[in-house]
Order: sequence, then C-alpha cells, then structure tokens
Amino acid sequence: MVSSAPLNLPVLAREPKETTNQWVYRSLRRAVMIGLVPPGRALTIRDVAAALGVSAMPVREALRRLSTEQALEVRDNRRIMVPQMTASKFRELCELRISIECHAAERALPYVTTQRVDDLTAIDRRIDQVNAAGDREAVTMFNQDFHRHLYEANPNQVVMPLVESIWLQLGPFVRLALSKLQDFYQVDRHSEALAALKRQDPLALRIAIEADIRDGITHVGTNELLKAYVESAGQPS
Amino acid sequence: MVSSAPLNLPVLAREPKETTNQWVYRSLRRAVMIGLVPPGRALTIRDVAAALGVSAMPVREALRRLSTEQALEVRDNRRIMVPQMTASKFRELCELRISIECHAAERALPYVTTQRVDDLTAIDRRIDQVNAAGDREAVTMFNQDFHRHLYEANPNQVVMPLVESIWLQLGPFVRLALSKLQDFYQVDRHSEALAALKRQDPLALRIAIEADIRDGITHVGTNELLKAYVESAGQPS
DNA sequence: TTCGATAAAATGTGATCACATTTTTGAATT
DNA sequence: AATTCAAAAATGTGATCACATTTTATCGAA
Repeated sequence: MVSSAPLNLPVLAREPKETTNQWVYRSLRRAVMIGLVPPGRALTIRDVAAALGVSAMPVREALRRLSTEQALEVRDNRRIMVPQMTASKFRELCELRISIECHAAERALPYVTTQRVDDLTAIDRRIDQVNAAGDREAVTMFNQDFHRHLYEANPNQVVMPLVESIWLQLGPFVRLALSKLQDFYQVDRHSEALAALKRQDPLALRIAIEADIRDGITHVGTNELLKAYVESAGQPS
Repeated sequence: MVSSAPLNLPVLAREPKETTNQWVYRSLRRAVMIGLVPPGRALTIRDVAAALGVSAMPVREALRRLSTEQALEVRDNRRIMVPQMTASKFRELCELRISIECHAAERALPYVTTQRVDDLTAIDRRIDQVNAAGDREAVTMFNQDFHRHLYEANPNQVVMPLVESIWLQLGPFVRLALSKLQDFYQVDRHSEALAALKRQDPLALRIAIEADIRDGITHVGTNELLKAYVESAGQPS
C-alpha cells in the first residue's frame, strides 16, 4: 500500500524571538490538534524537516516533546505516530478532563477578580460570534482560551500543563467529530460558569464546568463520534 | 560565588536494548527525583554529558523531556534548572495529586482482580520491610509502585503520565523533607485501600488514597517541611 | 499466485562542528 | 573599594555526517 501523501503541514508564522525549535513545535502541535496528521501514519523526521524547510535537529526535539505530552506515540519500532483512539480510551480521557478541570476551576475560584470575569465574558462573546459564523476551529481555540484564562487565575499554576496534554490527546478526535455535528452550543454553560464565579460559588462552578465539557464532547453520544472518527482514520503500521 | 560542585550524577546500570537517550533520561530523572540536583543550579548540557560520558545529543533530548514533564524549568536565558519550590505551589501540587489519584483509583476499581489485590498486598509487605530497615528511598519507590500498580489496573491508561509528572515535581522536595521525619508511616492506609478494593467500595477507596497521600506528605505540617527544604536549596541564578 | 529470503532504501540514533547568544572575567575609571 | 565596560569563555542552537536498525523492494521457489 502506498501510504504517504506528501505531508502538507500548515506553516505557522514565525514569531520574532522564537527559536526554530519552538516554531517547529508550534507548527506540529497545531497540525496534530487540528487532526491533520492521520492516526497510524508514521511521522518521519526527514519528512517533517523537509516539509518545514529545516534540519532534522529541531524536528527531533519537537517530536519527542509531543510524545512526552502524549500527543504522539513512540512505537517499539521507534516509529512516531498519532495514537489510535478507541471508544473506551476516549471515555477515559473525557472523565479525566472533567475531573481535572473541575479541580482547576475550584482552585482558581478564590483568585477570580471582577476584572477577570469581565475578560472571560469578552472571550465568551467572541465564542458566540465565531460560532454564529460557523467557524468551528475558532470556536475550539476560543473555548480553550476561556478555560485557560479561568484556571490561570490561580497564581500557583501546576495544572495547566496537564490540561493542555489532555486537550492535545482529545484534539484531533474532537475536531474530526465536530464537523459532523449540527449545533455545537445548545445551552450556554459559560454563562452559568460566569454566574458562579461572580457569586464565588464552588459547587455551581463545578457543575457548570462539567456540563460545559460534556456538552462540548459527549452529548450526541460517543459512538457516533467514534464511528465518524474511525472511518476517516488510517491503518496502524 | 563559585557555585559548581562537579555534578556527581549516580550512573544507573544500562539495560540491554536501551538507547543512550533512554539511559540518560533515566539517570537524570532519578537524580532529580532523589533531590541530587539542587534547585537553582543550572544544568548545562556539556556538564551532564561529561558526567555521563556521552555526547551532547542524548542529554539535550533528556533535558527537554524532563522540562516538558515539569521536572525541570527552562528559563528565558535558556538555562535549565530544577524549579524553585514555594509553600503555596507545594500545597497546590498536593491537592492536585490527591484529586487525580483519587480519580485514577476510582476508575481502576472495577478492573481490580483478586490477583491484583494479591500483588498489591505483596508490594505493601515490601514497603513494611524497607520501612523497618529505615531505607527511605526504597519506601518512596515501592510506594510509587503500589500506586502505579493500582491505577494501571485500568486497561485504558491515560492518567499515569500525568501522575508521574506530579510525582516528579514533588519528588525532590519530599525526599529532602523526609530525611527530617521520624516515623514515616503511622497508620497503614494501604491496608484500608486494599480492604476497599476487596469490597469494591469506591468511596472508601477514595478516602484511603487521600489519607495515604496526606499522611505521606502533609501530616507533619507543610511549613516545617518547606523550611527544611529552602534551607538546603541553592540560590536562583 | 503466494510465500520467503535477500538486497536496497529509508529511518532513527549518536557524534561533531560552526555560530549566535549569554555569562563570566578582568582591567580601567570614578 | 565600587562600578562600568569590553574581551574572553561558556553555553544553547542548528546543521551535517556516519552508522546501526528497520522497512521496503526484488527476486526466486513452492
């Protein structure tokens, strides 16, 4: 079987003080998160290096970093690929995400100022805008911004790296699955979260965050999502 | 100030099929976990490479991996070091650890067989042995084995990498602090956990795991531990 | 055709080097 | 003595190469 399409990676704009390393990492991360790299397709160092026009060195480190973050998987063959998703693994990731993010929200709550609530409200409005415009990718990104900006109210940050790892693992699958959905947001759980923040109500906040996550991912039923995903996925090596 | 002692790293035995990369990673990880690398001390690639007798390449990747796992910190200067611990960050890490591990235990519970309970019991006995012998390092390692073996009952593993990251961040500090303690285990929380596993009792399991973690870290009071830690720590660059 | 063995190509790994940035050193000035 | 600033040393980054392992292609036998 001829597997390889020439690996068309979206080349992100390179920021001013950024090292090649960081730039390659951002580009690869974005590609994985968007679902551009099919699971089971081997990511070779030389291919990625050629696609981005750099040497092997920064690519090696970016691939290893993403592997450490569980976004990629290093097989015994030393081949690196996007891990295959299964229904039960997906469920496990969702429950873990809910557990960690509810914890993060609760630990952030005491530090949330009215200024931050305003910022969050602004982000929420932007989500509504891009959602109305049908821009699913922007919805995903701004939604992540909303959650990140909430959790980072806590000045002693230890949870965000773990959350980002889970987002990365769910990312490619959710993206692919979301394209099959009709209406993304039914109830605005963010409003409920914002209300809970204003009242400094931990329990209500947890409930809103959990509902928000479930709505965003699981409310149409895991099976359909997974089916759409598996159908579009490649075979393992 | 002359900062650098010659960086004496414990060289682990190299396993049969292991790449230099993995070996360097294991060695460095162990050194960090044990608290051999003082916070604030810069870890230079060439120093580590010289200490381990390898080239810069595997060291670079090992350092980056540990940075991704939050065990090391990459400063703006591009210098890499063990992050400084603070009282509030420590508290945050403990609460996060409890939250995640309770979740992990609960999700593992349905998959725990009598065979696994037997294995866990055996590990627990070994903990008692090395604890009686006063071998604190072995207690730490076997204690981690106990928790890992419990959570890995769940065949859809997504939580262990995150747990390992937290252990890594707490590791150097706990090690240092433990040396100040008299009796490590007062109540055997593992017995309570094992009983809960046999009864398939989720709530009792959560309570036992939380109590175990708190006993192991926080019961003597965070402030004393931190004081002992900070006193032994180096200055930031 | 199908299967298996061998050769050829591709790939990951580790080492070395050049260069830009950062840190340290050391002397000159106040 | 303290400070400043330029030279020197140290360090991280990125590129290139050789080599061992793995994958793929090729050819011959059942």
